[in-house]
Parts: sequence; structure tokens; C-alpha cells
Amino acid sequence: MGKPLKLSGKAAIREENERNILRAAELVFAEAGFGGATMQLIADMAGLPKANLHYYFPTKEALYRRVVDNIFQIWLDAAAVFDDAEGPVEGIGAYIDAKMDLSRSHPAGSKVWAAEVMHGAPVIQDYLETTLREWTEGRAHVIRRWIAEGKMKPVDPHHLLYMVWATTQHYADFRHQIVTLNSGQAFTDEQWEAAKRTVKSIILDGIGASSTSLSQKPEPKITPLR
Amino acid sequence: MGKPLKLSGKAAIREENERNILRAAELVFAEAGFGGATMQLIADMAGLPKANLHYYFPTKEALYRRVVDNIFQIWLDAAAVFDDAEGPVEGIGAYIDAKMDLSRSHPAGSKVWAAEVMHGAPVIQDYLETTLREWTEGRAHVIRRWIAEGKMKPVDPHHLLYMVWATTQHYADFRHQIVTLNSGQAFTDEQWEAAKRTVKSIILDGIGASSTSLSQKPEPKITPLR
DNA sequence: TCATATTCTGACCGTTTGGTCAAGATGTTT
DNA sequence: AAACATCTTGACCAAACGGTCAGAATATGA
Repeated sequence: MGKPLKLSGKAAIREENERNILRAAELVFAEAGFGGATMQLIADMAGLPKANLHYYFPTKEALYRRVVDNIFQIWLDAAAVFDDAEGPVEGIGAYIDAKMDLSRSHPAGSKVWAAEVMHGAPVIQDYLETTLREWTEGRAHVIRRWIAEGKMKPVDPHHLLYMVWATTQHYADFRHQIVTLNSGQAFTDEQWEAAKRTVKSIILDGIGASSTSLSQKPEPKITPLR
Repeated sequence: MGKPLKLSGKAAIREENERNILRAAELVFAEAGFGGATMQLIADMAGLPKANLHYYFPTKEALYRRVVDNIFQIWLDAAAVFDDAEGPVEGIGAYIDAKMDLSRSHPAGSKVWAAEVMHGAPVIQDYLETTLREWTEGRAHVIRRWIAEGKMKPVDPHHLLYMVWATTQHYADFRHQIVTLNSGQAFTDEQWEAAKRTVKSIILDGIGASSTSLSQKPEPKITPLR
């Protein structure tokens, strides 16, 4: 069930197994860290013998690299919502929504990224220096233009971005702490919506860019049909 | 030089060595994670033979526990500035200042705490459920009172606290990423001050509690002489 | 059906790890 | 100075680890 839909064939087998291994590896790396993760653990979680992992990924580090690559790609895709926005309310608001959704749907990836950076980014240093730096400078430029256009108050764009990153990823990286403080209960749909609303409200008000009155449920630009 | 000031004696030796080992352990755990850290690495950083570590701390896990204990204690001390505050500007402002200072002076501790929580808090689960939960509920109560008194706009206190935690700790946990985006240069004193100012400005304005006009250097309540 | 290429896997190996221990060094007390 | 307690350390060990490999199993193409 679930698997048999895949069309058979050697290429399909390879793709299926790689995906399965990468998924298991992401979970194990997130829960145990690179040093604490073992190939045996990943193999067990993927339901494969350990030797089979080494058939698809030569070393533990190569597997880890692929996991981090995937995460960065997902992050970049989500970051695209920042573009083609007329002002901070749409741009930063949509970005916060996208990153909060990622924190909910993809917490393991966020944890792996956080651990990688915390440990000095031995694997992704080049990403930080090239792609991430360019993305950040581009977005900082947009924010400065919004400031010049009077669409928000003057704040350092970098610190603003750090606050958005930090806050949104916190709901993934510190999920365990948040759940514990929430009486051990995982967030409901409503609580996730409230979190997004509160985060957007504080940050958008904090930069003087709020379009609606305080603590209102945000109604998108498009008015609902009738 | 540096060491000889200590008064000699067996008790002093023990205290000195334990402190030295704990300091080294915090650094190594922060940089490599629990799984990636080795007793040999910690021993080398402390300048002691490995067997000596096991004389003072029976197991790697016991040493790790002590490191985490210390961090939590420092965190609790800093959190005290929240109390005896008349309103959000003083209370939350001082709390942000204190946590930003901690992120600057004690980044390793912050990283160890973050990694511990990210990995499911196997060691500090009881702290989360008792001390941290009580502290959080107490502070949430204070924030709700401030809201009732009209000193800030109504926001969920928990999400506000999460935002403060996330943002301030980001400057420690993601220091490497921030430095990379800062042309590889560590923050200067001025940049740290600017970070604190921006974070406080956005959050305090974001909860409708700012006392001064935007992007002003914060002048405490006490008017400067003449 | 047979030859070929790819996928799978149990058994194995050298290295590293946390931890032990006995014996020596150093400080303390009487 | 002798008896005692504490501290120090090189050598050692069992377990766990990442990685290898020969050969079995399976799919593909002629």
C-alpha cells in the first residue's frame, strides 16, 4: 500500500530508494545530530540493511551533504514569495507565512540546518558566502526601498531579516520546548494560525507597516466571494 | 601567570579543575554536539589527560549534565531582570538587553541549550516541565496584567516570549551565519548596540509599548543631568 | 532462454570511542 | 617524617562505529 503505485523499473527503484534513505537520514540527523546519528540507525529507519545505504551513498558525510542540499533548496523556494511584493505587508507577511508553514511541515530540515550552522557550517560555508549572501543583500535592498518610499519605518534590514528567520524557525527547532510549555500538546490548526497571526502582527506593527487594526484576523487583499 | 593567584589546597585544586573542565566541555559540546564531542577533545582543550576527566566526572553524560545545569542557572539569573518592572518597556526591554548580552558573552552555552532542546531535551525535560514552565506562566501573567492595564496591545504572551527568546538567542546560535553575512567580520561594539536597539524597537513598537519615537537611541526614564 | 547489468546483503575489518585500573605523584595531618 | 587522603596518568579493554566486499538475487535486453 502506497508503494505499489510506483511504476517498476531499475531507474524507479533507484529513485525510490534514494528518496527513502534521504527522508530517514533527515529525521535521524535532526534528532541525533551528525555525530550522534549512525548509519545503522538511518538504515533501520529506512527499513534497509546498512550495506545498502553505502551502495547509494558512499559515505556518511556524502549522505549528510545531500540532506543539507535538499533543505537549502526548499528554503530557497519558500523565500521566493518575498519577491514581487508591493510593500512590506505583502512581502514580509507572505514570507513569515511561508516560513511558518515550513516550520510546521518540515521541522526536521530546519533542525538539521540549525545544527549545521551552529557547528560552524563545515559543509555549507560556500552556500552562506554565495547564494545566501546574495539573497540577503537583494532583500535588504528591497527593504531599504520600502523605507525610502515611506512604507515602513527605518530599521536595519539585516536585523529585521534575522528576527524573521529566528522567530519562524524557533517553532521548528524548539518545537519540543514549545510543546512542553503547551501542556505537552502539539499545536492545533487554530494554534498555528494564532502563532502566524501574532508573529506577523508584532513584526509588521514593529516596523510600522501594519495595514489593518491590531489583532484582527488578516483578510487577504482578495475579498471572499459574497 | 593567572593561575598562581589561586590559594593552594586540595579543595582549591578540585574547584579549579572542575571549572576548567566544565569550561572546555561547554566549548566542545557547543562546537561538535554531544555525539560529535569526545572526551579526548575536551581533555585536550582543558590541558589534562583524559583519565583525569573521568576522575572528576564519572561519565560523558554526567559531564554534559553539569554543563547544561550551569547554562540553565545563568539563564535563570538573567531572566530575573524581567521582574520588578513597571511596564513592558522596562521589563521586556531589560530582558532583551540581558539576553542579548548573554548571547554575546556566552554563545557556547546558548548553543548547547539549543542543541539539547532540538534533540528532544533528553536531559533537561524535567527543567522544562517544572522551572521553565513556572517561570513562563508567571511572566505570561505579568504580561496579561500589562495588557489589562492598557500598557501594551493584546498579544498572546507565549508567542511574545518565544519571539524574544528566538531573536536574542539567534545572535548566539547563528553567530556563524551572521558573521558570514557581515563580510566575515565579527560584530563591533557599535553593531551589538545597534542590534539591541533594533530588536527592542521592533518588538516594543510591535506590542504597542514604545515610549519614545521611532529609531531613537533609547534614553532611559531618567533625564540626563542638565 | 540466456547473457548482462544492476541491486541487495550478511559477514567481516580496522579504527575510534567511553570507560577502567593499578601504580605513582602530590598534598595534608599528626 | 611517617601515615594518610587525594590527585594524576599511561596503558589497557570491550563495544560501537564507518566502511568494504564477495557473492546471491533480481531486473533488462537480445
